[in-house]
Amino acid sequence: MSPTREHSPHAEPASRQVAAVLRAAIEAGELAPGDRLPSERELAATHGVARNTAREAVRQLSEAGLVTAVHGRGVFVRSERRLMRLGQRRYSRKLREETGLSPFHAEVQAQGRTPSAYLASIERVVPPAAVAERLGIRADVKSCVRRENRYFADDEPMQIGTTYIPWEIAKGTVLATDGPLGTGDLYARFADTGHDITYTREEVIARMPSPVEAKELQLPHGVPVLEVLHTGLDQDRRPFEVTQFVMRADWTGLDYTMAVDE
Amino acid sequence: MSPTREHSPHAEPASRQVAAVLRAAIEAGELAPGDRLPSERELAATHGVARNTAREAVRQLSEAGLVTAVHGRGVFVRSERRLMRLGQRRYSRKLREETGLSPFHAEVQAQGRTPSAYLASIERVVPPAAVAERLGIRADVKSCVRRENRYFADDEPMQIGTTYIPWEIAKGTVLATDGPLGTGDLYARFADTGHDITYTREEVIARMPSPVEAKELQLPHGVPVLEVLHTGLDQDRRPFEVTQFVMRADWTGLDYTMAVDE
DNA sequence: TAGTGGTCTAGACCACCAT
DNA sequence: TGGTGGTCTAGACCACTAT
Repeated sequence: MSPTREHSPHAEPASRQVAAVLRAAIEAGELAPGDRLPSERELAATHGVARNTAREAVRQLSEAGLVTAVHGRGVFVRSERRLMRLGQRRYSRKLREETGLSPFHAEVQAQGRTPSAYLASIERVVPPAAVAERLGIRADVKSCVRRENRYFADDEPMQIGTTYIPWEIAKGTVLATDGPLGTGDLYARFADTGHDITYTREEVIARMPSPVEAKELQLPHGVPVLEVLHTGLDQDRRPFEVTQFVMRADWTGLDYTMAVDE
Repeated sequence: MSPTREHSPHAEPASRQVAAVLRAAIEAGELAPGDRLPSERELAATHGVARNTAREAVRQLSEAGLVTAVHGRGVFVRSERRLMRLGQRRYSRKLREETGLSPFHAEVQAQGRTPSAYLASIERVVPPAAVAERLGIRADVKSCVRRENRYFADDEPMQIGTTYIPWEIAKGTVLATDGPLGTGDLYARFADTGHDITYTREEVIARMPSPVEAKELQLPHGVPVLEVLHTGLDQDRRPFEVTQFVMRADWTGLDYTMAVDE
């Protein structure tokens, strides 16, 4: 027997017991992705608890990423994640030249979804310390251009990408303007300036989103973000751009294959 | 003026307002890492709300990873993350030979902390489908050995690593036993069997932990995990082991530098 | 023992959605 | 209009920690 619902010392809290029942139903497939859970009031009645207790159970599932509540409609089992797998191939020159697509567009199309992206802002700015350090530029003057991009798949926001380019590289080129980039993508334009992306350093962390990020990425509760600080290095191992990606982690994975250092 | 606490349509919920005040104090440094927040009952009194409402505010901060509640003691501003940065260097043969340390130990020592690890279980098992696929072995028989390891820094759990090794490689070697591994680490022993780790594929996702993982890693609320599915490839690009790492994301980062595919 | 967070109750009103 | 989740109240008791 599992711990009973009766009063007894050290019993599992009622909210956890209700959550466990729902979790089991979801994992057994009795509640399939997209299905609606019983309403909080129903759960309260059937399990003999107060509505707040049933609500707490739902909250636990929501935090764990299993369900999503929709105001006025109900609580639904979350759909399977459809993972976009982003790897170092996304910087491939061959891929760029063959498809004429940016790496993000190529990746999303390969998943059978419709990609879109737009430049949200472009500005000459003082770089954050971490960026200045990686680019080897000054952190006390407007030494770089910041390009902020939003990326979507089927009109659902997937990533925010903030690229920092040293002013010395960007000045006088399309990189410093909000004009169209032409055939290929940003990396084709970097190649024009003599910086051919040859190596890439990716520093990855995971964390919960800030309120602003949760809003911009339309994140349900319980979805973390992957933050990738990407540094592009050219044929001479010189860094020429840093991009901070913030990606919703339920739809995004990273896939790297690399040689082990000697 | 920000939305008032008075009754008015579309006002910010009281719990959010309280949370915002606390968040601001934390971000301004008035509440430093390690500091205790006012108790829920105090917050309720000073903000003129019910205790449950103050509690909801604290919960929002906890979910966002800013604070940690300790039963019976109080709610504390979370410490700065002390990031361990794990990269492909951790598989370096040179590092292995020079230090005689496993990659995890070397990484933790470099952070000035005391590493430890133990083998929690070892068993001959039917591999999960994803593992069998990557190893090119059968998923319907006990075709591999599973070694489950726990990793600690200063006695705090950091990672769970589950390694799957094809039986054909492990049989008759120390890899299939719970005996000591000898000088170096697992990868030194793989080298003995003719598999020298030369490439590594790492598939990375982030998600909230399962209840079991939250318990084993002693995770506070609001901390996601990084899940890395690592495949070791030898000098002939043959896969010889797959390890699933589950790492607490507030103390772990990944750092990869690699050549861009052609 | 006093104070803390953890859980729970039995209500209430509001905002949102479908019909 | 009725049902849903979102928020809130004013209590209550329990479990844990420090003194």
